[in-house]
Amino acid sequence: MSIGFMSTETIGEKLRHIREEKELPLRKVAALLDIDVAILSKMERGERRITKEVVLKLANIYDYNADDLLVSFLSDKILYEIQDEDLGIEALKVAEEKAKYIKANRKK
Amino acid sequence: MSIGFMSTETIGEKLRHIREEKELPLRKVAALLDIDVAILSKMERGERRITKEVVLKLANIYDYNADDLLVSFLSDKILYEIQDEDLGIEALKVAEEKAKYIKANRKK
DNA sequence: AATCCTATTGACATAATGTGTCAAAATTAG
DNA sequence: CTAATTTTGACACATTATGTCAATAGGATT
Repeated sequence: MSIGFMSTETIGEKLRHIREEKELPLRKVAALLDIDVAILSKMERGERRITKEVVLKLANIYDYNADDLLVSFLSDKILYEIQDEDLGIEALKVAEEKAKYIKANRKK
Repeated sequence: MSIGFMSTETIGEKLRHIREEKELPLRKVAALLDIDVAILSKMERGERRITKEVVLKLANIYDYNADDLLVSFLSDKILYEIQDEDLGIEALKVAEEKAKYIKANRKK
């Protein structure tokens, strides 16, 4: 078992926490990303979609594990698709089986 | 283990197979759904998005297990989000953990 | 081939959604 | 209070989704 808590925070919340940890203002990070401060603010609060590119750039800016952020980013997108669905967990299991099957047979 | 094959068919392919099994023409099913034949054709071939509502209506029309179709529908949407992603399966596992956590704590 | 039924394709207009930009308002820090 | 930071909302624009329709293609039958 991991020593950390189960993370239920969204990718946006996670990015905000990391940024606050580094004590970087939105203003500076937005400038580094070359996007408007308003957009970054909304991304952190889940009001605007975050792109994979932004996630990777932020991993660099924050010197944070990119894979960790990407998994958080992707799982967010996945959860969005099954929100409020009773069959969500069942669908996730099926999706995982399919994904494994596809991965195993993708190699030529 | 199940006696069936691992199903890698999409919800569209599945719906088409069911329809062919019932020997119903697109024309008739589209009429029952009150949508254009062209759209249903495209839905079965993955060229147009299928909605949850259509899936449920088709479960009725075909007298087919609705949950089974819904799981297929949802897992398709999930897989679409992680297509080509190396971290896809990892993200699915994290999403499942989160979904379970949310479900367990959702009850008031 | 000609006819009929079915299915596919593409073009089009329109609707819905996403995106960047900006400025004003609100919040927080010094 | 003042200044910096963040949030909010409005707007124009781009991108994407959707429904409608007609032309095309495919298959079977005669």
